[in-house]
Amino acid sequence: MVTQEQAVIRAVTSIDVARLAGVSQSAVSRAFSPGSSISDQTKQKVLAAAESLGYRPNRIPAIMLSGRSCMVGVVIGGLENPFYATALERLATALRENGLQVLLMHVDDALTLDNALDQLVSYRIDAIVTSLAIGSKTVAQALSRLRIPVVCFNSSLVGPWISTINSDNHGAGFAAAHLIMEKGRVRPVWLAGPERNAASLARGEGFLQGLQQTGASHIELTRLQGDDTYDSGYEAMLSLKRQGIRPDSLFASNDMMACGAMDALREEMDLRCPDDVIMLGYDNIPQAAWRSYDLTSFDQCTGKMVARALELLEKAFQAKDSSHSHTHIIDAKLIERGSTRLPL
Amino acid sequence: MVTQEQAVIRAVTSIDVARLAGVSQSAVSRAFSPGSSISDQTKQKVLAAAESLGYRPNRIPAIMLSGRSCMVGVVIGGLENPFYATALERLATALRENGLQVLLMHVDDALTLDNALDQLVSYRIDAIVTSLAIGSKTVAQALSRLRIPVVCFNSSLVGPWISTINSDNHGAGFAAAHLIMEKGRVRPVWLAGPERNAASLARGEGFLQGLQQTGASHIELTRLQGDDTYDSGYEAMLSLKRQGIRPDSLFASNDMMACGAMDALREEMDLRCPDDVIMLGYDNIPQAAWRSYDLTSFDQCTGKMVARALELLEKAFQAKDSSHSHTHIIDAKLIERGSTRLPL
DNA sequence: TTGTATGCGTTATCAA
DNA sequence: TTGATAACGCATACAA
Repeated sequence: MVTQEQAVIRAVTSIDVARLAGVSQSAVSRAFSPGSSISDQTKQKVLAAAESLGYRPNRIPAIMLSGRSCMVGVVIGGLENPFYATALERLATALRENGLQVLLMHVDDALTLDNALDQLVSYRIDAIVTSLAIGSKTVAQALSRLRIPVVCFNSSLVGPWISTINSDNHGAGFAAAHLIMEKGRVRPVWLAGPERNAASLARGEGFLQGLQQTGASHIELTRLQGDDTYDSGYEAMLSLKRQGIRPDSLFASNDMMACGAMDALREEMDLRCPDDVIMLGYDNIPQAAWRSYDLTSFDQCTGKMVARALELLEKAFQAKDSSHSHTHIIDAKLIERGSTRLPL
Repeated sequence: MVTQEQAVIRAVTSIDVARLAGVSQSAVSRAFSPGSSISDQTKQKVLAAAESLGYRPNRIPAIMLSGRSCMVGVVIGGLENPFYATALERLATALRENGLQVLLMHVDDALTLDNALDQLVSYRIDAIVTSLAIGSKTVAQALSRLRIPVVCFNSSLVGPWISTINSDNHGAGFAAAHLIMEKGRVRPVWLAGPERNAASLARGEGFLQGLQQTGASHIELTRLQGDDTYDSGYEAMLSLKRQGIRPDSLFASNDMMACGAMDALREEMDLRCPDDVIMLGYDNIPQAAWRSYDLTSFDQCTGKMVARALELLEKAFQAKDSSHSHTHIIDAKLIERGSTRLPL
């Protein structure tokens, strides 16, 4: 039988280390604070004692003293969308590189948001970063009330303390329309995301304006409503089939819906991409590059967006009053793949 | 111009609320602690004062007093794999339902792990949950040293304080072999994940044993090495092609590789699934259900795994000494789809 | 460079 | 039910 070590009653504190090392408690603190004035000899004594006791500095008291937790609340929904998952990965990495921890809050719907925010705030997070695309005034007010910096991605939220970093949704929609017109297509479909999603709205408006600007009068735009899921993209094409509409081009508000739509066109309507229908999506998720889809898509350049978010955070942390609001637009990059490449 | 409110110098504390409400600071604490003895009248006074000042309780001091932060460190890698993304979503939801916060730590490789762990521990997290599949002794020792409960998914880590919850990788591999044999296939391929991935190893062993037990002597097993990515699955099939091998069945250690392999078979080798090659994957990621793949897969039942993890955590929190180690196996559920459905 | 003393914002204990 | 007080573990100002 393995001898079980003594159960830990109390965590090892700096006082324990100080006692063992024969120094004061402040010396221990100094030994673990880079740049503080301490002799090498004392430092080594302390570190040795700490090592032997298994001491690990406790950041909690420092939070009380400094008023800064170095934790950022990340509020996210829809991790089943690979776009959000990879964006979270980038964000988490960037935050950590800047010495910030991620207190993650996954919310299914906006209803639970208030409660979630209260929980986050009780941990004295320094800021909130969120990708929730809910464009409601209630949410904006709830966020503003917290009086901590908030950085939103692809939202239309406005208010004190709230900054926004958006992909150039409108411009990308416009570009999609131009690309479709260039290829001579005349029966385009716009497959929208959730109704209250600000990004989807902007993409749709840009697309419409692009068609109007370029298109002759013979353009027949069909608008369909999805909810950003694969299934909704598939279902949208089925509704086209029922209506007897045969599209020749499609722009979807995100890649998941585009993949669903492409599969439905193949399986249910015997239409091929790009021969019969050219297609564009948004987000450039990994699956867009998979050979079965080979989908042209707009890349949001999450790397840039995340970098910008960190600049905003740093600025907010330095300012006394960071209630000032900013909005930034990041260009989306068109990634052309086979779904818009016409055969010679 | 909008009048800017006064910059917040100091957060509102319970003392501020107490002063405004004309009560003691303990009364404020009690007003926000459900179940404590306080008159309705006092409580209302306090809540009103708190509301008007925008006071929000601060959990940080409570962490110092109780020694429990109610934060769980979640260490994860590979969010670009939809399986991990959706698993994280489930885990985060379950933790929150149990009053636990998620302190997220994304690690790219095991090298940065030590550093990452130190950071987590300095926030006095109550436990660690990780899906890292690195089976190294060094990692296990680093985790054990922390002296806090650790719950691993699909790992082979052992040691004090470490509990493990594994999918029945071996059993599933065995079942995959039986399914392939039943369909009369004789040239199976095993497409492994990263070499040091414990789950992949177990799946491969189970598969091999299944083949040996069932198969006649005419079975020719081909083993290929991947790294759990789509591209590695694609590349693996190209290597088969170069060797002039035409498989009739394939079991991949995860769905991403299976998707890559299926695309390569179609695009590069003119082999169709399931007609020429029947295929099975693992994880049952959403994409496995997409029509282009329609991939038979083993579902890890992450819901059950997460529920089990929370049981372990609760148990650990109640026990004085939770250094005892457990291992749990959760059955994987075979989800049969078109990739193993032979035409009549 | 080192040690002493104070304070951070709560909760728990105790007395009233 | 209420209020005063101690305690949590560390960082910092100050004194030595």
